[in-house]
Amino acid sequence: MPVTTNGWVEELGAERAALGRASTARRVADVLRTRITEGRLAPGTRLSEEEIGAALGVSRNTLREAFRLLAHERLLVHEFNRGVFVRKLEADDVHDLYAFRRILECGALRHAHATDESARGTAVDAVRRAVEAGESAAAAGNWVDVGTANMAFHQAIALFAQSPRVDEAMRHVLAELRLVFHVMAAPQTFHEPYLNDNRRLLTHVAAGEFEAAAQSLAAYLDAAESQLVTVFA
Amino acid sequence: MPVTTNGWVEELGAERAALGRASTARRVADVLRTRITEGRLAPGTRLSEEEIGAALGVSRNTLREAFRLLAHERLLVHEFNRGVFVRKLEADDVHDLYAFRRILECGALRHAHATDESARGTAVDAVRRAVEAGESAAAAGNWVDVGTANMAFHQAIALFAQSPRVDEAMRHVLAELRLVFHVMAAPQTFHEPYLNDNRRLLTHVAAGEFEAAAQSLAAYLDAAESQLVTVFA
DNA sequence: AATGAGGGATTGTTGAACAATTCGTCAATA
DNA sequence: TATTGACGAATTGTTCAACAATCCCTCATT
Repeated sequence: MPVTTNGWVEELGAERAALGRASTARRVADVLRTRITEGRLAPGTRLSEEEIGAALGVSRNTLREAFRLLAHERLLVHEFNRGVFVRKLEADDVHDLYAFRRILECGALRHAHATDESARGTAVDAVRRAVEAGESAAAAGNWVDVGTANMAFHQAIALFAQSPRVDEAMRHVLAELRLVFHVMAAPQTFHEPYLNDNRRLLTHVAAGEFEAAAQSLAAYLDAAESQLVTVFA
Repeated sequence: MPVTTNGWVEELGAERAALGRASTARRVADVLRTRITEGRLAPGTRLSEEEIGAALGVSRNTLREAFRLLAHERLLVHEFNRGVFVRKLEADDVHDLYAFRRILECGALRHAHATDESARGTAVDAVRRAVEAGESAAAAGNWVDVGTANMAFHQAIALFAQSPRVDEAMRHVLAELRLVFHVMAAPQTFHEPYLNDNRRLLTHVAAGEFEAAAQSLAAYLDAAESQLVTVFA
């Protein structure tokens, strides 16, 4: 065995993704994604291939590839021979998104008793960090950060499932929900009333009371959903 | 109101998908998908753009688009500057797939008490049909049909969630799992021992005992997972 | 008001071309 | 012998230009 492998080489595997070059299509998708999730691209807007391709300096083919990526994340809808549009959510979509969230998040919490101790600890830590970040942002009146902290909170809840697929599904769901937040009347303060619920859930999961946490979260999501569907009334 | 709308026009909406033309990329993806899920394309195989494009008579660009579709379904993996390969599942993948299934299927069952009666009825019917199809296929010794009936069974379980997203996630998970079935020693009879479990679950959901069904299904999935990971030992 | 025929604009798809990268081969070196 | 480095073939990444197919708006007709 050569002397070069002293054990630290294996750790490099974790950094593989860092140096992974991104395709142009992926980078294009990134800039469009942030524009969409930040609400700077109104739902229903049609995205012209020629126009955007020229603006970003990429060919139509590459741009179409980026469109496919975002369509798969349901941030764009692709209508054959008509073009791609920024996703516009209906009341049914919100209902389904919350149904999915209930299954994912409550399922993660109910699985928590079976996750190994170290992973459970990191999940609890992530939840705690999100709660504290939300509270301090609210104290500073920074409502945008309150929103992102709330997103981080629910993403942290999903960690209890200890499943990459649950993680990804959760990420996609939250990105989709952003499309609704921006069409609300007062998106700035939407998340603020849930800070108390988040804190309460934190005490539950920190104490290992996962079933109670799951039931509390289910009611929580019901309330949020019914508050959200009023946008479409 | 014009006399042309006698009510039957609304029913046409259901057939919209039938006449929906499919892009060539989607059709190419379809033919590749069946080849993969039927096990006629060994995991790890590299799919050459030029070769396959010539064989199917489509340009490289459209073929690449089809590759992206299948990569999103995790049936192919796309390595930058290296090409696309038929997905090869590891033991971790199987573990995660079953973790995801536990959350989806048990979550669907636990939601069943809240689904409206008509949807619950159709779900129970779908479960029953799958169970009976599996049993008659086993009686005829047709193991391939036993496998598809088992897939249909779990897809029917997902119906209790009454959520399109759960449906789609379930469909993707089952398609992925087919990649494992084909590398097993005896894939023909893998599903046969679960016929009794399916029948028992049917009696549970038919009687409205959803919590019992969920717990039974969890144990069921645990057993299947541990049986499946032995393939990688 | 409903129908039908242009016509412009946009998407769907192709083919070719070039740049960038991977991978195998082989010689040079210690 | 094992390692290094350079070379070259093959493949992918990306662009460009072109054409077919389709949508959608306009306008004339009835």
